[in-house]
Amino acid sequence: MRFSKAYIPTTKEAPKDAILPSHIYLSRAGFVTQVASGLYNFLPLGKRVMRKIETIIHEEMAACDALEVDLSFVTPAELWQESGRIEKFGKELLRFRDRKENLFVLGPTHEEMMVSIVRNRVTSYKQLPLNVYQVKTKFRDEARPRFGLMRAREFVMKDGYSFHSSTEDLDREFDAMEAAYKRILTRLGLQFRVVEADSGAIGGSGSKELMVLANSGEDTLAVCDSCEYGANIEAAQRSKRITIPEAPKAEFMKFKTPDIKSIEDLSAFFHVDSYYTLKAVVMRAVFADSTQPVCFFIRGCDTLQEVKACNSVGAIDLVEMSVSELTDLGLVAGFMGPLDQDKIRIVMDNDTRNAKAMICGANELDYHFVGVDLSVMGDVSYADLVAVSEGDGCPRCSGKLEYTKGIEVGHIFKLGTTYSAPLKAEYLDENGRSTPFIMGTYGMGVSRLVAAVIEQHHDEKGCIWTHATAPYMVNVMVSNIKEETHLEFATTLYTTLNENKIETILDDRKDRFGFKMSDAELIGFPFTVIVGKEMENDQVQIMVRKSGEMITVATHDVVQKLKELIG
RNA sequence: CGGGGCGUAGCUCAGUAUGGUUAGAGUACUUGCUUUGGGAGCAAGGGGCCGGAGGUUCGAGUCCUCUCGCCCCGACCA
Repeated sequence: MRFSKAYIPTTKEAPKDAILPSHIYLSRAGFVTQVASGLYNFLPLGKRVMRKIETIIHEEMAACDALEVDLSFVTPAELWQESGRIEKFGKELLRFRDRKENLFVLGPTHEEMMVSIVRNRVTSYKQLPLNVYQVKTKFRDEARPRFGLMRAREFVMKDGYSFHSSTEDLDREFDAMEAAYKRILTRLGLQFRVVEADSGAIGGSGSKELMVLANSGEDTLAVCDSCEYGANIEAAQRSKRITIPEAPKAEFMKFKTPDIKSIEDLSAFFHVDSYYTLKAVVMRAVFADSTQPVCFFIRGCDTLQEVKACNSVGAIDLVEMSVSELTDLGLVAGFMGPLDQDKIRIVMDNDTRNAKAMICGANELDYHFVGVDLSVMGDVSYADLVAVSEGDGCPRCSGKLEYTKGIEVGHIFKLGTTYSAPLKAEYLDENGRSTPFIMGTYGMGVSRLVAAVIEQHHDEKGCIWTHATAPYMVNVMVSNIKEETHLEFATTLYTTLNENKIETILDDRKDRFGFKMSDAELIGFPFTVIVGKEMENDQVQIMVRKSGEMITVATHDVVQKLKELIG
């Protein structure tokens, strides 16, 4: 491609609402344009990058014998009613009626459709396993689209679904998909981490997220500094504490603690480490058709992890409650404790089980209990409720956990029979029994990956594409096209490189050197060959985008040198 | 869905408190000349329903009401 014939509208200024590097540079360099909130057009360069990512995905899926399909984007709402997800998805699901007044939805993910295409067609265990996938536009009417391609409403996702006759076979496929996803991200040139994730409302026995590491990531990850362990903060575990502060000595008694409501005040008042205090967090748990206030108790030094708390009571959601609501329930904010407590459902953190020498609220204004032995708690429910902190011990080794930010680009799930059972997608097993498929699902955000590459690979001048994602590997730039010998050499070089299967673009625009250099840097081609002044010495320069290095090379060596650099 | 902000040239934004020539700048675009290794210079041009509708007024980009859109914080997010 020649620049003079291409459509690459670069700009000096970013759209006013672009915050993230990927949004700024993908817009400025002419890869995408915004159409409306959360909707983007892919221009020629953006489309090329996306196709490269898709191609790698297809290759790796083929290596796993996964089968590509293409399901209709508009899907009948009945399937969603059958699975019960039409309510669960809520307003994110864009729905509309056709001319005959039939209800349809735009697919936000395709479990239902995919189940429906194998249902009643795959009828025997002999036809299993099966792994089918597609790369497809999805639509989710996000409450708040943001960050450019990172959280768009319309986006491209690879979604795959596998069907098995045993959990062992699902486990095998799950591991194979994890390995394939790792290969894809490695080939794309991304630094990433596979982390344990919250299985949440969807259930199943396991779920892992593939996270591209970048400061702008929306997810907080806890990763071990010495082993492979990593987990989303929503699911992260920690080892038992090794160093435990010295326990205060006190007999059990009620103590007057005037206006001491916070953990900090309480800890200071008694000169006791907050480890020995009990923090109460009251939230209203929201269920499908009811709500219930719940009090979560954790150690004062810990922080409640809301997703874990939500899962512990099987709720859809937790919402905060006001002090007046607590008062109406007969609770004393600031002085709540688990002892003699029958006004509210309680859940206690695992780490408080049988805890001794604790200080907790006495459920009476201005009074706390000290010297509490929590082993007196009867059949109260315990769960992991706590967010791991930086410095906590790794649950797998002796290392320490630290926080990092990640962009979720893949999520793989062991679904089991979550969809096949309600949708009655069944096969006959060896004993002739009708059994629902055991399923896995494997998603990867393709358009989000375009942004993720830039989040991880950019500088103040613009994009720095990795070799696998670059729209063109080499940019041959003629610094002054009026120099006929320069233009002639550059054109020949451009042709030769393309003949050598090196994707090359020729910058033959009638613009000045500085302008074209800035464009090359903004767009982020891995290599730019500058055909200009050095031609006097039969030389050209190769600018390496990533390092900024300028390599001077003889004109007859340039093809060979580029091949070496590309590797 | 709660709270806040913004809609004026392709893009980034002045102008709106206090209504009053023909609505501006930078950038981008067109033409010509010069320039040609870091987003060039000079000259001449084209480009606007001031988001939309209604109202107040002799007169509205500016004031009032209603709408639509976009963004930010939060809630939400396979």
